[in-house]
Amino acid sequence: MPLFMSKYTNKVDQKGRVSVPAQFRAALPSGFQKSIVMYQAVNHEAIECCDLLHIEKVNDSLEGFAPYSDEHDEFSLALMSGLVELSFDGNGRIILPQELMEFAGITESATFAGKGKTFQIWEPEAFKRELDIARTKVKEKRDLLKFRFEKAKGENDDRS
Amino acid sequence: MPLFMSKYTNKVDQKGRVSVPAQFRAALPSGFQKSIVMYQAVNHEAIECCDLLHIEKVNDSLEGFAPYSDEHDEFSLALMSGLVELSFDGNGRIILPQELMEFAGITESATFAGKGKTFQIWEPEAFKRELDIARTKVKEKRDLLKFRFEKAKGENDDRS
DNA sequence: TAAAAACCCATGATATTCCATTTAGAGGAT
DNA sequence: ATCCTCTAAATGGAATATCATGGGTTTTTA
Repeated sequence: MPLFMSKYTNKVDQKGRVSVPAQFRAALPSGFQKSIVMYQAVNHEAIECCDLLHIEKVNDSLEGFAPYSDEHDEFSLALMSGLVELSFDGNGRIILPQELMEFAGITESATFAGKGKTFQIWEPEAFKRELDIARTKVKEKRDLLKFRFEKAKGENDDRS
Repeated sequence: MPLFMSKYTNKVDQKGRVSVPAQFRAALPSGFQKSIVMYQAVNHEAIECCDLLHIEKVNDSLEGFAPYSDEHDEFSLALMSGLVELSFDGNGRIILPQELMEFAGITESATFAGKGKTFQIWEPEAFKRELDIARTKVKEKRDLLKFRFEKAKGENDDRS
């Protein structure tokens, strides 16, 4: 299972083009390497990105609601209508939509930050600030992760 | 399960290349011997290293949080964006990222120190100092260690 | 028919690969 | 034990490939 990790800061040119880090493109599932999907992050002023396969899985999970229920309606509309699919040019670049650039405050450069199954695009200075905050919170809540990690380890024992 | 143990000091050349000790490469889990993952150690000015399988387990444990929760957001960003995956060249070397070299104060040589399931990379002199401190602390706390060891033995005996 | 998007190629910087040499360690023979 | 040999590991440098970036040209489409 390939994961998005590390962070990279690339330039945004006058046409709004940015290179998506080659490592991130390589981490896209096979058959889904032509494009990525992005939307406004829920908790921050950043762009959240993932692959199309991931979106299909999210959509599948909506099937848990009854087809014409209010929940199905609300979730599917809220989640799916905000998505933008962007395909790469021959050099692995995308053109950031104006609306999302403004939402994230991105102007001439952008930081790509790996989050595992997804990644985010940030205005570089805003990302530094957020990373500090996130690290502090993680130190405070470290025990919470330890518990989950031990649990996950047990569940995965049959893998090796 | 193979463990990382012992310590080795290797040279860092002008390109930032270092040989990862052959014993450490051999200790990587099968199917995960192409690369290692590293990040800033939490408690010291050193580089912490592990294999990709270990990271996948950590990421799996993050999936236990609700996808759009604050916890999932903070943990995945703080943990995953700080990782760097480095693959070996044909001779078992990696290129240390500038940022991590500076963080650990590494210039022309690096000490690889086994820690069991992970290992660390240190500036050699800094490692000697830390090792002295760690040994002193172990002397002070050796009763504690013995207690835990006896306890662990007892628990294992019950199972088998 | 402009503006935007897709496509194409050039370039410098960086990373990867390859090959040659040196060093170190294990084992064997004297 | 001392020396020798063989093999594997570590090191150094150069050739090669990849990536990010900039610019231009063609094709959509509104």
